[in-house]
Amino acid sequence: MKNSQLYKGSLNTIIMKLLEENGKMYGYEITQKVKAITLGELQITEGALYPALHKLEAEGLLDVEVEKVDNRLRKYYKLTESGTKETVNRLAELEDFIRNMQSLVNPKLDTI
Amino acid sequence: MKNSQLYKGSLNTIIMKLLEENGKMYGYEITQKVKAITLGELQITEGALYPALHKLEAEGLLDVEVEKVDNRLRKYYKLTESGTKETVNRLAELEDFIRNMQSLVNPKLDTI
DNA sequence: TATTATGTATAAGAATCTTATGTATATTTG
DNA sequence: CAAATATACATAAGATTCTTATACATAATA
Repeated sequence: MKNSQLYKGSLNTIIMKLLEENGKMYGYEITQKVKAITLGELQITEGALYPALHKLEAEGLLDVEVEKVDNRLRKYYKLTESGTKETVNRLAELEDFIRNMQSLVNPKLDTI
Repeated sequence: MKNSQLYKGSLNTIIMKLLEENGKMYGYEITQKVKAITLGELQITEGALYPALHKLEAEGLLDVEVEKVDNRLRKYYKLTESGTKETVNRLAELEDFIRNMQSLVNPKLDTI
């Protein structure tokens, strides 16, 4: 599946939630985790992921820590204190978003 | 509330769903309907709405019909046959999207 | 009389993404 | 053993979608 336009804008929230849940992750690991959780439906491209990670780091929401594993580079990201706080807001925004979208496309759900 | 980035990419689906449900609507009416349904949380701006409507029309998904009411112009939009078919796909995509996002942010929901 | 509501429209710039490309090592497959 | 795939990072060009600002016009309200 080509990712639908709907996913646009959701990457930051996805990254932050996964980091909140898993403590620390590196880029490639995030792509694989998302792919697994969504049963292959959402595939995060490197062209979207790495700039997003760099921006979150620049905003002070993520810290990075480089490790070398099997002679290959890994950049582990984790939430900063500020990032952890912001994640709460982002997840609340996501819940509101989902609720609003469901109201829009399924207006009679509350009568069931 | 400023609309969060999460809504980016969802406007076309919202428009098509509302038209499917209401038969025909004009731009301003769409903004008010969305505002009402989401209790003021989602406010569609004209800068986003009108280009979106024009593009959907250009793609053959919407038809337009101009009316003059109270000496003011209204452009009523409705789904074409092609648009009606495409709406089914868009709504399915939205459902997949919401399901995937819920899997990502609430991975243990299925164990409750 | 001025503001708000109704109604449409576009242009400049921001944000987020896709697609393509680049570099490098490890592992698996033919 | 050679080629392909997997692992791991990165950036640049261009597409898409949006925000913000501006523009025009009529009707209703303060």
